[in-house]
Amino acid sequence: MVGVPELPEVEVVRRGLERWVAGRTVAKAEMLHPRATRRHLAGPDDVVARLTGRTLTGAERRGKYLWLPLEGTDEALLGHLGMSGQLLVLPPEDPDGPHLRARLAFTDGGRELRYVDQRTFGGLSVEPMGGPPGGRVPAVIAHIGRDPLDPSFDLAAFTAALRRRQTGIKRALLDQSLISGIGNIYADEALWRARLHYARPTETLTRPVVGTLVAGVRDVMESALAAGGTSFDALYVNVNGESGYFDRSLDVYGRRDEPCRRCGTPIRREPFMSRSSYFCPRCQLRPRRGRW
DNA sequence: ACGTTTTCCTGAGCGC
DNA sequence: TGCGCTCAGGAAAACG
Repeated sequence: MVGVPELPEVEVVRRGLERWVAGRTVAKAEMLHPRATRRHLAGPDDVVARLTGRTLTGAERRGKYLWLPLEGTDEALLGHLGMSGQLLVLPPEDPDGPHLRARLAFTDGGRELRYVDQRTFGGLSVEPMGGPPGGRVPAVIAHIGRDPLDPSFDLAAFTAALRRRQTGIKRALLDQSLISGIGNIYADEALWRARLHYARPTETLTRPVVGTLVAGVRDVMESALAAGGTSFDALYVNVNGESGYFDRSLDVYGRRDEPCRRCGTPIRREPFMSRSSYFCPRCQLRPRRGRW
């Protein structure tokens, strides 16, 4: 299975971009696949025009979105890795691999930034900045909620919004406007930790339970970051979303029929939202009408 | 208006 | 060997 870039991997990519790309000036930009710039409505040529000659001032992230502000403008190069995207920092003489979707060369003649994406669910665009002071993000992602690693994540506000929803907890965890950066894997892991069934109605969740749930997400993400992030150094020049350094130690995801690490009951897999949900049928009791 | 379903994409794995 | 089918899922458009 291809390693889907999860939030910890995206954070490592952000750090790599900050280290290897920030402060450099674009000499030449190439957008090589129309799907990779489909979110930029003015088209790939406009992306090239807005990038050429611009200096990238930093690397920021919200959830799984990354952006590089463009000096002297109120715009940023926005990227999302989707399912299979990679940002690679490579010497110009390195051969183009398959699935190369975009390339930025810099005026210093050093390593290029390449966007590689087999399935092209991800992509790049140049976007105007927006949002409130202290929460400036590209305007098109203003609806994306803070992620669990964001110091400004507001647990009380998240809890209130969650309890107003009329849906199941896993749907809510995957809704990027409520809380961002949680994909199918970490949703299942966090629910297992909190002993919650994926279909548990959000309105039945108490504040302490939501607190435990969010703490669980944060723990899983931080331990992944601690394991993968430490391997990132000067030798690890590939700013790479599918990093093999992330040996995620998963408790439920992908463990169908294997024993629950708490109670030994075989883990169950069920279809959910055209995906899979993995859970322990004993630790994570299915909600019932009238009394969950 | 809001919750749910569909859609985009390609390679791996599998049965025949 | 090779064909056709299923599966993997982030996020938003489309739908009801």
